[in-house]
Amino acid sequence: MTRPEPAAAGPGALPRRKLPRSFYEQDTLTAAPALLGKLLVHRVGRTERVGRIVEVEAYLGPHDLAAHSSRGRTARTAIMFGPPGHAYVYMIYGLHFCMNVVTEPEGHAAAVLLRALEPVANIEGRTSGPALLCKALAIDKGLNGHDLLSDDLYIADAPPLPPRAIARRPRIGVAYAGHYWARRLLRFYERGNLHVSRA
DNA sequence: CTCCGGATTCGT
DNA sequence: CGAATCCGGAGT
Repeated sequence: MTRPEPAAAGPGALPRRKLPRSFYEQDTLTAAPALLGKLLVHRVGRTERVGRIVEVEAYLGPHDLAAHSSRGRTARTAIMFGPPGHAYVYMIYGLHFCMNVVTEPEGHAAAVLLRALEPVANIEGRTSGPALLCKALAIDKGLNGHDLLSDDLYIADAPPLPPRAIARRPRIGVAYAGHYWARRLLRFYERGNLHVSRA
């Protein structure tokens, strides 16, 4: 047949194709659910760790009181104000890292937090939870600001999930942002997926 | 400079 | 439910 078939890949596997810059430049409310099902790839040397994104949260911009950018442009949040398609990685509670992808045109400080992955290749340990995900894929602050159109850290395309397969819930751990922003349905996950951090 | 608390996780 | 453990952001 004409379609290339990766030898070690399972049935239905598709060739890996990086998401283009235009994907990240989209409206965050569009990009966040569209990231579900896509493949996060981190390559270190010959080891390529891959996970399928199954849970995300949208952080809309400085007006979103749960977003780090709501405190304004600082050394830490500068990446969020920068061009789309870059990784925003920060340390949390002094011991963990969380990874976001920067969305929307430069100057609009929005991002999507990656909360859970389904293991695909070379994954050790759990991937359900934003910090566990980073640990399993060896993602730390050294990757803050990294271009997601690079060859060692990127997201590969995959067919979008049908709308009915996507659940919308309030974000986790943002009660400090007040009722409005804490209650908004900005967490998206694949319904029924066992790797989601919290149903 | 000091102080407070966090987009978490794990063990009790 | 509290500890772990560091740093960003705010206030003095």
